[in-house]
Amino acid sequence: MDTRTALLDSAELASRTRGYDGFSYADLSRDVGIRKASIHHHFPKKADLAEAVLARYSDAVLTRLADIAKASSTAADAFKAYLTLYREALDDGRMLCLCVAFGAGRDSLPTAAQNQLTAFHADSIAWLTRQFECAARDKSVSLSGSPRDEAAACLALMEGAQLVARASGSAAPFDQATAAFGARLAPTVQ
Amino acid sequence: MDTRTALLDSAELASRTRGYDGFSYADLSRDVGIRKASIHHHFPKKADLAEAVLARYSDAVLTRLADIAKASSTAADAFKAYLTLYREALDDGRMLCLCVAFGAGRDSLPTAAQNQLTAFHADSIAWLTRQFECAARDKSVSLSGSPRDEAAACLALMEGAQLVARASGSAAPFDQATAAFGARLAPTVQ
DNA sequence: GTCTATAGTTTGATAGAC
DNA sequence: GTCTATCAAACTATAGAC
Repeated sequence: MDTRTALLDSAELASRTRGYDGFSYADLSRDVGIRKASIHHHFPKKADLAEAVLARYSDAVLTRLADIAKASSTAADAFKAYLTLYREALDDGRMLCLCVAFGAGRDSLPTAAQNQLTAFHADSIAWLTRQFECAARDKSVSLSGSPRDEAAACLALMEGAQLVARASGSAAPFDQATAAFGARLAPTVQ
Repeated sequence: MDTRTALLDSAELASRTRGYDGFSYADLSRDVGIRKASIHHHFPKKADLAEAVLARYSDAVLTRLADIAKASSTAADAFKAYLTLYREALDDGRMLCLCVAFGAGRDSLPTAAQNQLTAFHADSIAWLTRQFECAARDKSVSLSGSPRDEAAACLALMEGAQLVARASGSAAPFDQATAAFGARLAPTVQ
């Protein structure tokens, strides 16, 4: 694997368990197997690394969401895939998704990363809003508020469910927290 | 104000904006107005400080929850007070509650603090479960799942709503995310 | 209880050889 | 692109005077 990618992987994993301030170039060095100084060739400052990790994450997730929207015949199907995305990122309570991890220590992030994080959240909510608008049309999910409010609630539920699960060190609380939402997505029994 | 309390206040505020790894004894020193070395008289190790901050927070919140339960005539009233608690801790998108902030960087917390955090979440879910059980009896809120699942969902929603709000730097997304839950608490129009 | 002084380590970062 | 060597600054923590 190319070194730059290995460094991004290591930094992302570390961020998702210990936060941005919780890992150092020394950690990456041990993990990837090159010297600290060599890391600066790929990412001159730690702020560059934060930007790159977040950019890669944001692109990957947003691309995935676009694919999900395209592949889903109903809004309910899209939400099911969305739920799975967050459920799997949790890794049985060992990890958080990057947006939760970076969101918590927000004020210690470099400014560029703070803006990327804000943009990612806005894009996520926009995608969810479109799905809830679609749900209002295809009736695959019943709305209990405006598509915009539902979108904010859905994102909050996913991020919060990860935190609650992690506090217990297992995936069970994530499943409990999202059970009601999951039930809304099940095909209605006539 | 006594120095120990001032230190705890400073450490809690710093944790809620930058995380446990995001502040140092030098920050507290500037903030409180005593020298770094003097802080060690009150909290010999930073781990002691983490424990103390989390213990004070946990006691305060749990006491408040007990008071809320006692003062509320219906489950809906208790949930309204609970919602306000999280909404106010947000400080218009500038801060998170301590359990969210510490939950994110969990793996870099001292072991004792990790256990305190797990216990606090368990206590919170237990309290919420009791309220939803109460709601099933007094019919002030309609249940869409077991009290236990509802409790996990409610806690996740509060914590997630704080994260989503903070990413945008305003309280608005918190209100959007919790609007549907708030609507469930409103007295039913006959 | 607070101070000065300082130890020992780790941090992010740079210069220059290969 | 990776290395050795090194830096200045920041970190947690301790000793001992007042």
